[in-house]
Amino acid sequence: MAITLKDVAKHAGTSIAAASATLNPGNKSNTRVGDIARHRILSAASELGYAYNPIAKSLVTGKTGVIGLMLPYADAFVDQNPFCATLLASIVTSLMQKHYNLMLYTATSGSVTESSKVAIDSRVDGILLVVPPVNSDVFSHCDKRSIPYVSVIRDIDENACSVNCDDYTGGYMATKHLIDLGHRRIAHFVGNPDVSTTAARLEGYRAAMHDAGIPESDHIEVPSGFLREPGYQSAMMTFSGNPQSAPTAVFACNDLCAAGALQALSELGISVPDEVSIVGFDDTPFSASLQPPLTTIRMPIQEMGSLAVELLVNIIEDRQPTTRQHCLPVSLTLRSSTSTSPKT
Amino acid sequence: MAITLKDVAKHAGTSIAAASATLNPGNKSNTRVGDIARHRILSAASELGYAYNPIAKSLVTGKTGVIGLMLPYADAFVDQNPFCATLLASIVTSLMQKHYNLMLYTATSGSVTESSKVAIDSRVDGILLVVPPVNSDVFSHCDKRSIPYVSVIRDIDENACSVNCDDYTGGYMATKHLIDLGHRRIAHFVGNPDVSTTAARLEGYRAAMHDAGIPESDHIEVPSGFLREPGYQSAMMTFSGNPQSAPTAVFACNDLCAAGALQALSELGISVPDEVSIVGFDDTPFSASLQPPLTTIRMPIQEMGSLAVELLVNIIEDRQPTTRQHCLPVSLTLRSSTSTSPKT
DNA sequence: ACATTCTGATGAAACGTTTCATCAATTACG
DNA sequence: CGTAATTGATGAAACGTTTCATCAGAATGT
Repeated sequence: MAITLKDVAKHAGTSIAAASATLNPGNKSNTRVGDIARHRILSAASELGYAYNPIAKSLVTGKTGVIGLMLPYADAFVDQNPFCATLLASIVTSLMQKHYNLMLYTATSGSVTESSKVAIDSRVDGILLVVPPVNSDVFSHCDKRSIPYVSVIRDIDENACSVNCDDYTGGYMATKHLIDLGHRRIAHFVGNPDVSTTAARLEGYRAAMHDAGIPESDHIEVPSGFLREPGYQSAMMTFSGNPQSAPTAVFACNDLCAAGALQALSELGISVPDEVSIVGFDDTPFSASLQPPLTTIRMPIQEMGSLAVELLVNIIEDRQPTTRQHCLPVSLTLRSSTSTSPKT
Repeated sequence: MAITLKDVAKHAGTSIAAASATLNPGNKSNTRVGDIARHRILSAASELGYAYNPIAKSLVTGKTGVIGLMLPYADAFVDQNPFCATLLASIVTSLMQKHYNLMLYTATSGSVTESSKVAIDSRVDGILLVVPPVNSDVFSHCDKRSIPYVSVIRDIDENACSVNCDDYTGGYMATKHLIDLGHRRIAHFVGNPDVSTTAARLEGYRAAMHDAGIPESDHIEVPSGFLREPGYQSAMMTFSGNPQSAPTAVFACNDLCAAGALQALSELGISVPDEVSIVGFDDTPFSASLQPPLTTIRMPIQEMGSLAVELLVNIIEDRQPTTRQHCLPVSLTLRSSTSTSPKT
């Protein structure tokens, strides 16, 4: 049915090897082909409508030109967290520039490890693991198959490559910003406990509070989560009580959580930023659409995506990166959800 | 290096064919293998750490178990439009249930056709085209390679499979809703002209206006777009003039556009919904986070994704679908961005 | 003029599966 | 009991590339 190299070679009156060397990208063979032959092959190919078969190539070279991207939780993470879309866009764009294709894997809650193995077994050249709540099983599986991986937003062991942002400093900056505005009763809506990010941002919060001389007893750490709903719930819990003792500011674990909080406050008739200031974390495109536009810590999502791709491709192509653990800087994006404390 | 079927067979003292039939999923051969042999093969495989090679299988079967998803515009569409994330999540989830993998392709503006060909040439079993501003070139390319495709949110010709939602009725419902609230001066922020969706929603708007007896001269059609920025611009243009003649309601081409409009109105000090009502279109998770939460037309994005997958997989597996053109119903989601016209 | 290198070219062996055709031995059937 | 069907099993031919080893002849160097 399909036209193969053999057909082209026969039609051009040359050998298959010559046709292969002429038509196919990146041939490493020592096969040389002269001008006359080249032209005959080229025209034979276009005449017959030759379609190159990457599968066959992969079989012999052992490379697929595909990298796998493991995103957890299609339901919640991909669907609802704009951070994910931004990262994905950055990754797919970077990959295409480097002429790699992207295979996307997701797991619905629970089966992350299982799904990862599916990904690994489908013969990708490398794997990008994003915020993976995977156990070390997955990594040893990768190692066994000798598939290189880079993890994004998660520390693995010393040997693994990873790309993170400076969550600790981000948490510190967010909290410090609120302190500088005169706030003292500052709540932190803490993210999901299974992600390393959560601990780092929390540590930043604690350090900033500590450095400002606010005693630990006045820290307000509210268990929350990275989605809108937990942010809403936490805000409802925190602000529906006595307004005298309620915090005057919130550092939410991310923008989505902040969005939920924003809505809760609006429903409670509490004005942001006049009565309560809010800082988020992520700075995805939608954060500017919130009312009021959200002051937040900007994660360099684009850069993280392209750096992760860069690292992974380097490893795949046997250029070992000099730095294996990367931590990109964050910055404060000032918008309208924070202002000076009403008590000062 | 890697352990192959041959190794396993030798170690188990059986034939390769037996090992293949035992270890590999969906074998269609008539090769039978008895219990004793099966056990020996199984234990040999786990002992040696056999890793199945899908590439080799693909080469002989001609199937890859991969479908390609073509999303235009990684920069704007994927990054910023939550609709895209929701659809993607739905598609990837549905595909995994059907044991297909997802290869993701995007094009940065302009090279959509080129990127599509890359997708087609990488031997996927089928292609999902989402909102593709592609020319018919792409489809004939698919046909030439006899790769089935389903297009989402775009009408192709009669023969092609497509999944759309009822944009016309959505546009009608949105406008009718505003009319029912007593509005007469209703603007429509029109989407990008290159998408068929745009025309359908616009027609719905016109029909509803017409049915309400509002003369064409009073229609207010503002060229806008599907992103936040054009929504913002259009609102600024529309509402910065004389408030007497300004519309009292807006039907935005989608939620992102509505979000931009919302922000513009907030900056202009115009209250929503007290002074101006706004209806969006899409109803992605983030639409409820807006202030005020957005009244919008709900697209059944999840269902569209899973239906598209269902159709494509059916075609791939030679079960021709009975209905080829699908148009899913939309509905009105009432939130807080609309209220009765201030003039009534 | 002879040895060496270079150029153009080719055949064939991989790559790791699936699956067809074949076969012996066993079981079922009338 | 003879024939037919079933079971368990195997060897080998694909699938469409890449690439190694080889070779003839031309160009180059001494």
